Amino acid sequence: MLLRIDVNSEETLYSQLSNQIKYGIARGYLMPGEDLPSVRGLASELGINMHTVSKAYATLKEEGIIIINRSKGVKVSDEVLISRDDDYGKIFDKKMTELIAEGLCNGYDKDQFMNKANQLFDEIGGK
Amino acid sequence: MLLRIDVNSEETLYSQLSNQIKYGIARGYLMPGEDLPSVRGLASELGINMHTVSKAYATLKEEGIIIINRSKGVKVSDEVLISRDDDYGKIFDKKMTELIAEGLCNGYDKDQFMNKANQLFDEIGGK
Amino acid sequence: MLLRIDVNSEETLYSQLSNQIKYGIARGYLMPGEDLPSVRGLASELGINMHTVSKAYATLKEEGIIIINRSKGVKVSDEVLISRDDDYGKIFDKKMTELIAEGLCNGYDKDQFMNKANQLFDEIGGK
Amino acid sequence: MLLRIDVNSEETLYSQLSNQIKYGIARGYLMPGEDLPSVRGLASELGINMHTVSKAYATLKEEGIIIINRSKGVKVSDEVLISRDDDYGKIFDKKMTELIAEGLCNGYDKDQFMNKANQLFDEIGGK
DNA sequence: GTGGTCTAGACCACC
DNA sequence: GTGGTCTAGACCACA
Repeated sequence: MLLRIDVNSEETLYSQLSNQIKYGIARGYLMPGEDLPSVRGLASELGINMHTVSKAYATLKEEGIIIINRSKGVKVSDEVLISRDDDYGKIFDKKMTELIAEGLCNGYDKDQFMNKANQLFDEIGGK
Repeated sequence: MLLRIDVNSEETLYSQLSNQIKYGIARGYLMPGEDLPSVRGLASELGINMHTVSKAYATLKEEGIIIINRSKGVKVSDEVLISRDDDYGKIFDKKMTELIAEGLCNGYDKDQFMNKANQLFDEIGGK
Repeated sequence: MLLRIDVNSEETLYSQLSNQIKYGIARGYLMPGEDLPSVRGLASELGINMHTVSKAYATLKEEGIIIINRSKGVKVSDEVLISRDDDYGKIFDKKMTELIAEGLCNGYDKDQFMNKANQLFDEIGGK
Repeated sequence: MLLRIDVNSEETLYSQLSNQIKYGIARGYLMPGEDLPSVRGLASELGINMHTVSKAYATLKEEGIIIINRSKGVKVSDEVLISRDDDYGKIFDKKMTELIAEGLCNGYDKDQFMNKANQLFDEIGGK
């Protein structure tokens, strides 16, 4: 799977990285249980520091999306796409509420929001 | 409209402020063309620094949601809820894609996403 | 409150730090809402790196024990000693089970365990 | 006695192993003087590296919980559950103090701590 | 002033 | 080989 980093983006590097990995999983490019590149390997491939990759991985680990094993490396969690932390529900609600409110302020009414969601779901996964 | 700031939140103060104003507009608490409090007035009311309010207003102006007029003060844009900057389309797509991807990683499939969106739209628009 | 770091300990520096802060709170040396030293201030005081202190603070923040505010600094959570994350219950059970098992292997039966707990609670807090 | 290793756990493999053996002894599944599997045998049974089992056994020997004899193999110490190294007293105090402090920070007061200890002792000893 | 991010390079523990 | 810890020093955003 191809990962790209834009050093000029306002988004932090580690956030770009974790978002792209989430997207890769959602998209099916990365399967549950699949190995991810090593911290140092990915860092040198992307031309960024090892600690930045490490932080991206650490946040994904906290969210239960990947599994980190000190000596064996990093892999996508086997339960990703299935399990759901109860605490995550609140975070998800807050994020979606913010997106809805911001969308409404920019002229996206309910129908348009739903259509856009439909379209993006179709783009992400034929499955 | 009542604005609340949580100084213990991880979210920056100015971000909390702009998000709440967007929510207020979406919810119908703030109408297009309606006046907003002055920078100084809102700052003292919330007990926060003037620069913080100023920054929140500046980002909302940047997004075309409010109008700042040196002599006449601050008001909600008349075209809010209607007009849409083309540039915003890309940002909105990116944000929604991230939300969908993250949701999928946590077990929210398309149906659950849509149901949740429906529910939150009802909460917002039911006023 | 006095914090001490032993660079020769097997325990990581940031873990020593977070444990001592927890102890300080339990002991009443640090009260809910009280300010903690700045990241850089504490680092120079202890003669360790800023990032090490930062990591200790970050883990305590994750556990809901302290509040970190980018521009205002760090303080003990107002709800510490009261609130309890549901997820923490499992972690606590696991830690206590391990302690009980290890104690039994070294000749601490139930009575001795309870007496020791009693004694240490008395030492920690007259309250 | 059944030992289970979770390669996805954050805990190191050798630590999982030694903790489970301690638990087995506490629980009565392993009796003082009882033979333990050979390093090679246990490693192949669990599908892990020989060095990992060896390290787990070495730490248990260090703690005086098991006896390793080059020619006769490995067995649970005859004095386990009875004898106590004086050095262990300090370690035990430190571990319990940390557990108490962390518990207090999460709202477990003395009564709740004692009740939980009681409950877990009953679960362990009920065999 | 505060904490957060990123870089660079060291050493250690685990397997 | 892997990730984790610690150091040192830079720059940025927030208030």
